[in-house]
Amino acid sequence: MSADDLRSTRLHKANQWRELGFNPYAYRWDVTHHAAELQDKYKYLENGEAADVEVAIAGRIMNRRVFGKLAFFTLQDETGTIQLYLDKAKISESMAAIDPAAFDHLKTLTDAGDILGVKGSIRRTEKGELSVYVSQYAILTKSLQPLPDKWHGLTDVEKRYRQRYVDLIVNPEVRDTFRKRALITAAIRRYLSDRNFIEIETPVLQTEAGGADARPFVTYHNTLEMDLFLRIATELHLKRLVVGGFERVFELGRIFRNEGVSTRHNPEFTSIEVYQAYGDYYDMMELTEGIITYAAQDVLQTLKITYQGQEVDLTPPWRRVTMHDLVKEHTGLDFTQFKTLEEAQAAAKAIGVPNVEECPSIGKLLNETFEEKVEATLIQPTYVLDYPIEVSPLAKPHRSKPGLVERFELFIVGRETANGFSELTDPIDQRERLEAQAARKAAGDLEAQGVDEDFLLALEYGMPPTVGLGIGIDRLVMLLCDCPSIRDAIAFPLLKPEKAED
RNA sequence: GGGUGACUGGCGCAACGGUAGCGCAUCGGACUCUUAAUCCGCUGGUUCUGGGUUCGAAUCCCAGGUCACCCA
Repeated sequence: MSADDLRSTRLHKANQWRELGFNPYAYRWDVTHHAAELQDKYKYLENGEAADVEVAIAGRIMNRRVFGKLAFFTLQDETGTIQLYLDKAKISESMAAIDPAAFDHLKTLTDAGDILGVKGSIRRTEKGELSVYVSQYAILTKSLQPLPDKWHGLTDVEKRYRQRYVDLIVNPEVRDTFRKRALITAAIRRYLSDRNFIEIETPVLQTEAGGADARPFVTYHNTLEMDLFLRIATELHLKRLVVGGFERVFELGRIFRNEGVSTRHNPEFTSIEVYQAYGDYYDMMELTEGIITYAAQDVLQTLKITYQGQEVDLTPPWRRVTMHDLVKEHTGLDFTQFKTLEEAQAAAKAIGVPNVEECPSIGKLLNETFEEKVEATLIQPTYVLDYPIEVSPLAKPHRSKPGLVERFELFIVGRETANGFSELTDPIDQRERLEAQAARKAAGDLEAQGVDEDFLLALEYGMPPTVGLGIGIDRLVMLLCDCPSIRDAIAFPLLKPEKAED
């Protein structure tokens, strides 16, 4: 049967329900229990034993095993599955006044995929399957589309992303990932809230995208007749709030960056940025460990996790090591010893660092060498400290190491998972750094941003010593849920339309 | 942006230049303890799109599309 035939067959069944006086798109059903709850509550029942209770559940028919006067359906709700024991004699008796042919209609007018409400008692079958012994049922929603193969399911990756709802119906582990994702963000908010941080929402639509090196999306406001940019970070507005007197603020929300798509990048993603006045980056490393271990413990009940076959132990304290020391450890090069850029370039080139000529400073080159030679080796949680000032335009100069800033990045399974620094509070220094960025933008760097004058004005009013943190929520979810691709951690990842528009 | 690979009934897969098949689902029939129920029978295809080579193309060639993986 073709797809159209399958659909029209089901549509015809929906109309037959109507003719019988039952709305195949019902309004409500009183649900007293869920599948997992029943499975747990009645696990003591022996084979063939019954519990004289009345339960009402609802869910999607996943599988039908129909005999002449007996049928077994597998019903799935949000929590799991439970079998329905459908006995013609019992249903006919209980539903005589509603529909004398109720059992036959169940056999002929329902399909896998339909949503059913049932009432009945509980019994474990002779063969050991806990079941709802159904006395009454109602069709709640007639499905017009066939479910994928009950055994092989839906495996086509493209179809799984394009039709996530089908993926969710037939692949329970996908539901589990998004449930965990929700628990992770809830745990993070709870942890911060318990420490007197408040969440304040800042604008997505901005006249000047700032706070990161990234190409923004451009959109247009009709009545204001102006271009607007989708935010590439929440940083500059959250700092304005700190200037305004909020000492502990954060925002967990969507960020948009107009860049490529990969297993680790989606053009829209979720970040959390946290700002704490009167603290420095040491305080924030403590908080970061707290946030992540709290979320992991809360959601997974353990700090020892496995990511794509690699054992990772999140038990604090996490290793803290400077970028200089790590590069020295992995390459033998001590970047503090280089007197000139040329000397450093030659050394880096000798160990195979690419694009050495394009690095305009020793700091950039150090960062490049780190990314090339060290990053991927940092499997266990590691704080990398003290970044070159050239790659950190919003961070405070290091209190004792010239040319560096007080910044940390957290690496787990070789990936940047968090980024924090003592915030630059000197408005004059900040202006110089932003103007350097603006010069890069003027020179054609699409990822560089202009000067946000209002932000600088805010800094001139005075921002207390502050430390900030950013965590990529999608990547954290990937780590904790063992997702190989960021698309597995995002319910609806960006995909091009299947057919080109023209 | 570059490379590699995939794309065939609703779903999962075969056919490797010679009549497009199989399993599940669907549809018809039998069946009161099934667990991918079983048994019997029947449907269902513009092989991603467009060109080309050939007597003949799902298969070979070219261009395009989408997706995946790797690299930048």
